[in-house]
Amino acid sequence: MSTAEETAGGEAQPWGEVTPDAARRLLLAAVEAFAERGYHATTTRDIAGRAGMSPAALYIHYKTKEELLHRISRIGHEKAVEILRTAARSEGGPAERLADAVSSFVRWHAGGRTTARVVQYELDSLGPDARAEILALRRQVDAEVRGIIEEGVRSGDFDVTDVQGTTVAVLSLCIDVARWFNLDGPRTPEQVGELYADLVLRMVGARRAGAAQR
Amino acid sequence: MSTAEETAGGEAQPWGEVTPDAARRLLLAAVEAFAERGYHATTTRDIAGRAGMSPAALYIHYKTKEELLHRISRIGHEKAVEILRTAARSEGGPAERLADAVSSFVRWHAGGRTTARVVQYELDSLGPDARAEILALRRQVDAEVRGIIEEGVRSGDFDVTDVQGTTVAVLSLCIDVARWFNLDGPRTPEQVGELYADLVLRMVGARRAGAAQR
DNA sequence: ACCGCCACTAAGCGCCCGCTCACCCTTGCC
DNA sequence: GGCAAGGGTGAGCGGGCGCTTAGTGGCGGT
Repeated sequence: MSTAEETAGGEAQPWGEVTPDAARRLLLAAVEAFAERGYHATTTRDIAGRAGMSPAALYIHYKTKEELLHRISRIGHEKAVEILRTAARSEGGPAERLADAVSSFVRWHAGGRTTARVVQYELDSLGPDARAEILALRRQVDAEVRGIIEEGVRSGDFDVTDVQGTTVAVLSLCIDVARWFNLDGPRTPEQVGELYADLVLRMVGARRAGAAQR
Repeated sequence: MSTAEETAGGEAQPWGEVTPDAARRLLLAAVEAFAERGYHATTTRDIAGRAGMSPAALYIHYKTKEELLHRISRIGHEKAVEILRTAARSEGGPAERLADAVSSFVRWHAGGRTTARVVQYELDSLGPDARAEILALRRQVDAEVRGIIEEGVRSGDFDVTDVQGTTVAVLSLCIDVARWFNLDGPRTPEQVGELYADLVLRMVGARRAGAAQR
């Protein structure tokens, strides 16, 4: 009876907050269509059709096609910030928290690949104002990961010379999962999350905790 | 007088092989436009305009807009395979060759970001036949990197449990450079190449050569 | 001088896009 | 039952899209 959290496909559903039911169905249809064909190649008729409505129905709930992308992008980025913030603020040393951040962030990109693709790769399709808003959220994402790495360096747990460069690389690695991951492939999102957490700990030269090398 | 190799911007120009001069100018204009706005958001009028021609001129040299993307994608992927093959077949141990492969691959993605963006991110805009052809080239790219890592594991230079997973991660890291790298940013392509080579050597647990960990 | 050749253009065809508008059902309140 | 509200539809608008076609201008060969 409470808000559903998962579909059978394993895709997370943070769309409970989208309030009129028809608006949510349209948004979900837009996510699917944008992920499959890209924003510019998707027609409003396609979105409405997937939601089982006429083309005009879209404009009752959204002013333009771009507003759909904007809403999707903002909700997705807020979720991303939340995931990383939770990991960053959890208990344990820098290594545990970095591993936690990477594995949960990767699980989100792999399991919710449809959503993550739109969120991470359609940013340039937004207008200047909307893009500026989203970029502010991205800076928060960067800051969370950089914070963990900085702390690990200070405490001596990590051995990193270029903190900002390593932060970019870690985030890049996680984000790009949305591009190549395939739900029908040989790995589960959990497995990729574990593998990537291990790889990232190696990248920062973590001295203990979960490194499990050799 | 010989074929130019670089522009002022530092963008490599492997387009010397595109033979009629007008066809090359159109292809270059298409690369720019596709990279800036994406394939579907780019109009044939825009491409022709950038090349200083009328919209119809495009169809003298290319059958369709998609043929432009196909040609760009194939030439770019062939260049990518060549870069990795050269590094993989060079002298030195697995660590040197892997570092060489990563740094040159990253340099290509960063310096030729315009081209690399189109090559790496517009694959889905191709039709089934063209996409299949490009995917074959991608498998060669994967095989080159996997080969180096396998050899390093066999020789004991690397400590990697999941060779295929690590290969995917290494390539993913390099490819995603084309998404975030900015020529006006604080790093040169060479610096990113060096940083990434170091990070990748850490990922594979390289025991010597270039690791330079404190 | 003449012509054939062909890269290139001006104009435009047919199509489908994002989006709008006039209208139609239900639903809930009195 | 009357009626306002609002989610939904069918038809269609203006426009820009990919691409075509008839014609043009300049150049090389004889």
